[in-house]
Amino acid sequence: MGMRFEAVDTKASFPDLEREILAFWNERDIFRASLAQREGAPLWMFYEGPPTANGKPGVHHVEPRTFKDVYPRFKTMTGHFVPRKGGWDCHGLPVELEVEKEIGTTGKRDIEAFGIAAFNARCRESVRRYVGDFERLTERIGYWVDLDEAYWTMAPGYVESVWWSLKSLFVAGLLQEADKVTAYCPRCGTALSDAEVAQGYRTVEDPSVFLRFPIVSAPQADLVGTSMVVWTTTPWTLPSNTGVAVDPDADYVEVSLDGERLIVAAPLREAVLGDGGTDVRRFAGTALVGARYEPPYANVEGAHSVVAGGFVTMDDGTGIVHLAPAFGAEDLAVGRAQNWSVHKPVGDDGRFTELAPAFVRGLFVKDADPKIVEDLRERGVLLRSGTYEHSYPFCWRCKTPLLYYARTSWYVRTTQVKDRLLAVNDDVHWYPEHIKRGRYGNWLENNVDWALSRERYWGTPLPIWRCDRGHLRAIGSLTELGELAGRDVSDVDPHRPAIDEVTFPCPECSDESRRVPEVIDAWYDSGAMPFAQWGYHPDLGRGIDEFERHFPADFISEAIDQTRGWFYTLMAEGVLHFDSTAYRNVVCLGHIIAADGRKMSKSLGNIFDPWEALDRQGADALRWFMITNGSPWASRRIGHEVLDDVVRRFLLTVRHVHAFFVTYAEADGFDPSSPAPPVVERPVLDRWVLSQLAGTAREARDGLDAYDATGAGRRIERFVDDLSNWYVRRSRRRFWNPGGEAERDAAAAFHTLYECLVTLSALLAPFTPFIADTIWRNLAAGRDGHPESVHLADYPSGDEFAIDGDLDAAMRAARSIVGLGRTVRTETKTRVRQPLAEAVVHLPGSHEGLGPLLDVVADELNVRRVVFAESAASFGRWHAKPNFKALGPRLGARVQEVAAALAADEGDLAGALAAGESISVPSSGGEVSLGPDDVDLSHDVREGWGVASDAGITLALDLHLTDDLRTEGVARELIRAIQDARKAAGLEVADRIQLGVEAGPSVSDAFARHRETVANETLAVDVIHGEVEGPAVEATIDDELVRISVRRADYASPADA
RNA sequence: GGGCCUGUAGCUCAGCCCGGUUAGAGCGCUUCCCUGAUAAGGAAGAGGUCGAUGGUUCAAGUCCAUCCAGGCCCA
Repeated sequence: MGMRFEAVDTKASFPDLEREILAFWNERDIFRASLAQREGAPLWMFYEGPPTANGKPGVHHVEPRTFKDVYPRFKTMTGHFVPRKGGWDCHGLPVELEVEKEIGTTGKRDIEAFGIAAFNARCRESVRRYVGDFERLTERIGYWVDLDEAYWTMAPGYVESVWWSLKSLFVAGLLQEADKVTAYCPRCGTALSDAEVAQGYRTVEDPSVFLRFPIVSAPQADLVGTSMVVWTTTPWTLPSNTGVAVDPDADYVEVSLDGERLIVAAPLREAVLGDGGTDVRRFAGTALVGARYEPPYANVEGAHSVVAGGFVTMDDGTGIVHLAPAFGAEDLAVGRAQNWSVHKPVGDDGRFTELAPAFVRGLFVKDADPKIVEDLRERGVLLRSGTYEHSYPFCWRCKTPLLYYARTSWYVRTTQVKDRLLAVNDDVHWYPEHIKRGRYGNWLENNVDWALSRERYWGTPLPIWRCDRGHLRAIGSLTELGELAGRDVSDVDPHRPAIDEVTFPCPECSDESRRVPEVIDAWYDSGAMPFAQWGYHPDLGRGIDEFERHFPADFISEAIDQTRGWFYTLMAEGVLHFDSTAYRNVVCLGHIIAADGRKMSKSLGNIFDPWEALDRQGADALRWFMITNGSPWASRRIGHEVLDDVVRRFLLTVRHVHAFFVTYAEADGFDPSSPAPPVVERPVLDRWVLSQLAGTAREARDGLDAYDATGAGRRIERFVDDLSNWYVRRSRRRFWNPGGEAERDAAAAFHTLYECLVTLSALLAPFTPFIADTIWRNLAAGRDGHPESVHLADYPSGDEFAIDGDLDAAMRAARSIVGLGRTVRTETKTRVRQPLAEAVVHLPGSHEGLGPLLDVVADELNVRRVVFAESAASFGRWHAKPNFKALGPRLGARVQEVAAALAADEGDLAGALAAGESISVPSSGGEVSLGPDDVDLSHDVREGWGVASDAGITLALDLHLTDDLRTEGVARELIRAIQDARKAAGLEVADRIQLGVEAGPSVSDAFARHRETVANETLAVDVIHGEVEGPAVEATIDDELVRISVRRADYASPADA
């Protein structure tokens, strides 16, 4: 005998087993081995989207990391070389905020007091620490990615590569400085990119105020004395009001109300003023243009007039739009055109400055709103105030309301390459597909220039040096910088503040050039990973080969929020630098939300800690949940209950099959290298399960090839259920090999189940890599040339065994029949242990394929024989209903007439159909001929029989009990009771026993007549009437008290010798 | 205001692309059965206006239109 199988502990904790497998992977370096053995194979490139190491990883990191593992593992197993370089996003505001929390700073002034060098050192340290947390989680969930060779966006080589790219943008005129109104976070003290703004919209209530702007002069003199009604939700911008805009083509109306003359746009008259007052006259907006009004707060000389604006809408407000050029994009454009100077009474910290009215100075602008409203009320400027609910952007990290500020920032001119972005996106495969033209496509269509600079500290320094005269120079590397500076700076850390200290004489004018103060958007860093992860730098001759070989990626996967983030920056930089997409296939995932259906947040206290799940249910459970539960692109709720369910329903089922096999294989001494009976010669159940296995393998493979891991996983789940709850259940006793005649059958069963388990292990390997390897290592590793880990094996192709469609269909029918039989037994309260004489089956079409399965059906139903109904005689009255799918297309509306005719049938027509004959029924279009396939048949119950039917299949059970049947039923009850006694006595499955039975006449008679069966089933080598020395149990069978005693026999029966 | 996704049993979700008259699964609940894989398995039951309305069709959970609600995103 060869190697033994190790007993499966059905009580072992999955997390413990997973830790054992992890230790094995580590010790044998299986990940590297899996890569090494595919070296030279076709490359299938994966890019790791770097998580930002600004906090402990959460369960929302497990989701993408699961998918980022499944496909590369699968591709590796299908013969591809899949390098997996890890990566960490190190820079950016999130990291700074985390450090700010640690050291208790609340703004830029504090940070500068703390010292930029010390602050950035803290940032670096924080990143290192959290990367450690990520590494532990990554390993624990079995996400195979090369952590040793991971790229870090803060590494000098990475930064230099980014510099190279920025310099090339600058040289091409695609990186420019511009004055624009941008969303600005006053707390963080920096402008935000559109992508960042997009992440922070929240619905809020803001003040809604309607104001009087009295006209003091106008081209049409009779307008003097009227007041324009102006609306705003940002009272704090009113001290900066410099003008108003109207739509010159729209109608405006003068309303006389409570002695006032008010002007609003005609379409908004009712919304603003209700139906009070009277309309005095209407006129076009042009009439207002050029009028001057008395502003709520005086500021800029010569302004405060009405201009025409194409952006004025009649959607909300009054049609007369308040303009504050310091705080709005359109406002700024108008102000420039009008030559108004910008009045900005607000500092970078979001507080009013000396330029503001005295009563709000020093206040945060949003906090000043009530005071301003009150002031306007007192001065009679306020017409009406209330609140207005709308969505307003907040800083995505610190939740401070964003302010729109006119500021100078650096932009990447992505609008210049918008057409290329759209063209390139055309060739990208999105999963799910709707993202491509939907959310992502829309985003590209609405592309605006990328606000790149950040007035912060911890980031890639913007590599642009400027002299006092404003000459600009972009620097592509430390080498280049050193040449200009006239000293070696190759050891200088390319971060603030060290890099800021490197200056050089301006090549144009010799004035001192200093680096501009900004760092860049960290999203640019991660978008640069296709080249920067290799330190790509053509000027320095670095990383060129690595980059070119590995660009673009075949596969990336992240959650849906990355449409505006990494998916975009990756593609934008791909197009900007290489005129190419950076990826070919994207799997886009939904979000994981809390069990209560809400977003996880600390304040709600509904955070789901992945480690808790990893310690309770384990990584396989978590992974299987991520892959098979719900739609990956929809948001999904996670909680311990659903994970427990995964364990119970799926993982434990897999384990039980494994354990069952090992138990019996060990008992029998099964050796998988023993010659396997040819599949065609195996019993029908074996051929069926192998056909299922082949179909599952094929569908799993096709699913994974099509990036449908969910469909693939669910198919495997169905197979596991078939394997466990049909194949093993039906085959159970075949594994108890008594030798002799049964030898060959047992061999077929063992080989079949072995093949199923080994193949299943490989099928599961990408999904649940732990339990897959547990099974593989026990059953396959080291045998028959199999590698030591399933992750070094090939993915099953489905060609190993034949798919037999006819057999599959026949088994489906057989299982329906069994289900019907159970229904009948339940309904007629006939216990399954009671044998019955006959089951009669009727089903549409040919029943040829079912023939070989009748034994299975008979056994499962515990009937002596199963026969096909030759005629309706076996049943009661028949009913026929049209098979609409068949008849509908043929008959159209007349199908309803046929339905009526069949409903009126007394049983003759249906009976004829049940007998396989054709009939004809009248209809408005003439006689319609119907064959058995054109109808679904059902029937009435017949006296003494139990009948059930479903989907055209009908089953009748003969419930008449003969003495013979009854006795056998009693014997079965006795067997059952003895098995209970064995269990109660704590005996092993294979233990032989001495058996004592004391019973009344009925049971004794049954025992006598079925003595051999009872002894065989219960492994009794010695049977006596009376009692043996050992544990005894009592049972009631057939209304008689039975006393059963068992005792382990210390010798085997002669048959085993 | 616009885009996309989602809406099916108490809960979690299939089914919808490709229409067929009895809408499924798991969990939970009730009753029962079975049991040497047993932290399983099976049957029955309660529980569904398949978000709403209208349309197409002999036939709509499924196709079309409009609307409603939730989510994400954009403005």
